Amino acid sequence: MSDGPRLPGVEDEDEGDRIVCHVDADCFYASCERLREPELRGEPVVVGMGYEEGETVGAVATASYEAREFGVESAQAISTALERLPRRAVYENGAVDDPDLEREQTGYYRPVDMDYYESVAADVREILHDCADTVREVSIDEAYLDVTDRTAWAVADGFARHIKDRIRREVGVDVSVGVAPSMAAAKIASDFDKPDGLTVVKPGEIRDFLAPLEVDLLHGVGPVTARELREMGLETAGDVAAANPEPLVDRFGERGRELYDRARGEDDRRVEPTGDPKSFSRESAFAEPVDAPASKYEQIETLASAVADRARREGALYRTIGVKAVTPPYDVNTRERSLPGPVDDPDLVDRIAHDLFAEFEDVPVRKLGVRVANLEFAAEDQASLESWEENSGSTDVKTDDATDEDDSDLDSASLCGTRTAGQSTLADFT
DNA sequence: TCTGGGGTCCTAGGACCC
DNA sequence: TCTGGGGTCCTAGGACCC
Repeated sequence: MSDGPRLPGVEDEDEGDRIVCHVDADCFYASCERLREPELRGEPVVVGMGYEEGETVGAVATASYEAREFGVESAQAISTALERLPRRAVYENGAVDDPDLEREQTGYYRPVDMDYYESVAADVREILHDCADTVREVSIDEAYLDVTDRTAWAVADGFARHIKDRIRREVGVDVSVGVAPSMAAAKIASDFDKPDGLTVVKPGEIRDFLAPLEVDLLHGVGPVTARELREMGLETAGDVAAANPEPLVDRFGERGRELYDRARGEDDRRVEPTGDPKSFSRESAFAEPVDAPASKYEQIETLASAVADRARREGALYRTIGVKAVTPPYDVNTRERSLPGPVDDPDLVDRIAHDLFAEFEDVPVRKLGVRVANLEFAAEDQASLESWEENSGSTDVKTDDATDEDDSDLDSASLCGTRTAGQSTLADFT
């Protein structure tokens, strides 16, 4: 919350209003597709995940605003989307059943291509880092910027305009920007007049800005919480702000307190740079529930090896391995096991995933997942530790934190050699 | 909403330790 | 042997976000 003790005389340095920008790309995947296929501009575009050219499986990852007009929504089944918005290609081949179908009632469907979107996002990121001292990337298409030292409230809208213009000019995608004294308010502001939006909420304007908004527009309020809030008679952020916080805290715990604060425009979180990831996972759904153990184990193996690969590529050690099994109708089951020390060991991921999955061997499963967590990014420490050890002969590392203390020998083993960390200490573990 | 994939954070109970 | 209180870690599930 607070930034700890401050030196006398510099209180003002950290106090007062921050100027926070939230930058959010508009239907980012669709914009990327238009970037490399300009004839898609102005046309309905649907990007599907788990979708392949000509197929009807998968779900909508992003729908352009033109496609949304036809009732195509994010997370919708592609089959549903196709009913509302048939493929343009089908129309042009003359392969339509409906003789009344107009060209304007059809759209373009493309499969997700993350590598390409990543490359576009990297270009956007570069501009963002150029425009702010601190950038927190929250997803491929969204970031918070602390621009307190780069602009002032009187000219904040011009500054935000400059960011938008640069991204459009240099990358070619549209973003919406919200500027406010807090992360929470900036986030809502960027959403306020999408697409291509620009909303500035100055200090002192937050309460009035938030008051009329429906509760589910608050970040962290989903369908479940929104329904419960309505049951408590709280429809808008203003209702929450004016409510007695006690029942909120009783009902929602810490989240209730946070909700109350946010609705009142109180949010003293600082924009912090994006940290290391906490977990990696891979999952995949079957077209229909599967009984055969062999097919399920085959899938587990594939996912386990993909996750282990990913961790290795990212230079991460993991201490926890888990599986997920979704059984009909839609019950999510998770099992996980923690190891005595961090490892990089694909065989172990496979073995433990196999083990944990055993109890679902004989039940139908519609979706499977494998996950590693409790990550440690030790690569740099290892290198420096090895060279440092050669010189000093000590195994004490100043980067060790408190949680490492009770298995220091395990820890130094893993720090000294990534590939062998698991074997010696975990050989008899499974 | 008949349901895709990759994440984060919180809660609650139990084990275990001092 | 009974009783206490505090702390941390682990696991499973849930809500939420993009």
